[in-house]
Amino acid sequence: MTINYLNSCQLNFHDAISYDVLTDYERDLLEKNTVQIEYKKGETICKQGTFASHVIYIEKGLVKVYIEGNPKNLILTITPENQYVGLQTFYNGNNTFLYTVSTYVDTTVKLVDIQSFKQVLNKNPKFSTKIIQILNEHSAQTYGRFFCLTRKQSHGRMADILLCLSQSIFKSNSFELPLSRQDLGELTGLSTESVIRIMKDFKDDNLISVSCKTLEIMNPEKLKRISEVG
Amino acid sequence: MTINYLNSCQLNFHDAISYDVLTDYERDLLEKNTVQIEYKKGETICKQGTFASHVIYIEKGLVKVYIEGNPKNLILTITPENQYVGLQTFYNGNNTFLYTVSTYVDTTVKLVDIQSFKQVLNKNPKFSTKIIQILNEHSAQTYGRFFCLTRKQSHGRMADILLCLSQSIFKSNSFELPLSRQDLGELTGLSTESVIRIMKDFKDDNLISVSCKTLEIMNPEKLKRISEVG
DNA sequence: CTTTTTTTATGATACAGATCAGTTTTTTTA
DNA sequence: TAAAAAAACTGATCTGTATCATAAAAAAAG
Repeated sequence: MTINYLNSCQLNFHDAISYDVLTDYERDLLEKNTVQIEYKKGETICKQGTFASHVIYIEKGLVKVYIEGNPKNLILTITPENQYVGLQTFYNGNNTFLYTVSTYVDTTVKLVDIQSFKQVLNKNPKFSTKIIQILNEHSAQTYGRFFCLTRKQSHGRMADILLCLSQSIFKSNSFELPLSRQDLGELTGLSTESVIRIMKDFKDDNLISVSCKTLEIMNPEKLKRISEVG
Repeated sequence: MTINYLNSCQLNFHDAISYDVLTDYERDLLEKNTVQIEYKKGETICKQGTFASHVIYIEKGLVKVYIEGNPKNLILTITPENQYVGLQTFYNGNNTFLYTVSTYVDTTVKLVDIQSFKQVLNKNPKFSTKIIQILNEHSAQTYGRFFCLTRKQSHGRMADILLCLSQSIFKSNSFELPLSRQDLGELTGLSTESVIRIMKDFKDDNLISVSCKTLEIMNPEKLKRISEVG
């Protein structure tokens, strides 16, 4: 048996964590230690290297999670609403954020105090099991992206990312793309110019169509094949 | 503040999971549902895509954890003794192994039945918190490697991996290297020939010395600098 | 110990994708 | 609504690394 096809959106993430596994006391504790914050487009929610005092839950909006590098960043994930960010910071040795998170659009987040969160984790195995599940889904996705960026070449990577955005993030063949070409470059590990050229190739082949900020996937099957062969 | 230096061995992994957070009953349950198996050098412990019926604990030896690709694999981690492999397979949607694990040297592993493991996780929050910690350390390491392989060029990647092997795996500046040049290629995302050429460059600059299978890191500081500048 | 296979090594060549330089279009700001 | 700034685009050129071909050395098999 051979398993070759790996992409960046292996799994459908579970929406929202169910607070229903919590006791009334635990739910209360978390809610009391949660604040809701509004961020404008382009703002930074948390900065790589700073101490993590809270877990971030994206209530509404869209963010990118990325490692800052010189001269180029690496986007780890694009995270839409109803998902957690920052669960990897528990117990990572020094309790600092491993990445920076910033917004693509106006975004509402809930910041949950990390001590309270840990307290519940330490008491409620159903809750921690749920968290393990989420962490593992993230791992699976990271492995898929890892493979994509190190083993596929440019057209395969772009096809992979476009399909991932369409299927996992925007859940439609046609969507407004708030990411710049540079962002797509940081997602795919390509230069901005290469992203532009490949998008043009895809347009010329009628695989996608672009007008203003709207991107439409015209031929997902062919894109998938391109993603598969690399 | 800028944080630029990321490498593949960010953290010192906790050795062995402490069964001391378990009750007698739980410890018994796990031990009754554990088998110990010996593998010879080069054997496959688990195969990507197969159903995961157990968690793997490396009792003694050295293994590689890799994603199989056509034509090239991607080694996710090299795992030494006293560490778990396969914790990411819980609840990954279909309970299959995301990667293949095979041995570099004769290796003894303990296979823990996954149902029993889950049962304990679901009951004992101290245990599941510990597992979360391990998973997060793995995440941090994966992010470091991800960054290394997508943002550094060949000499930086090789320097990074050699330091990682020296510091995290063999814990010595001089060690027997059971990995072939091809393995180093799959770890760094380089061709075998490139690995050979870069090793030669490092030898010529007296950064390392190689005789038979013994590798010695002569100048870790300079290697670190090469790893940092990419 | 000899033969075969695998691994390591080296040089020549090719090419994918980066970089650079510049223009056009879009968005933001005043 | 005009000016400035940012983003998108295009072509020319460069370069890091893969690929190919082949040889030497080491390991495995007979």
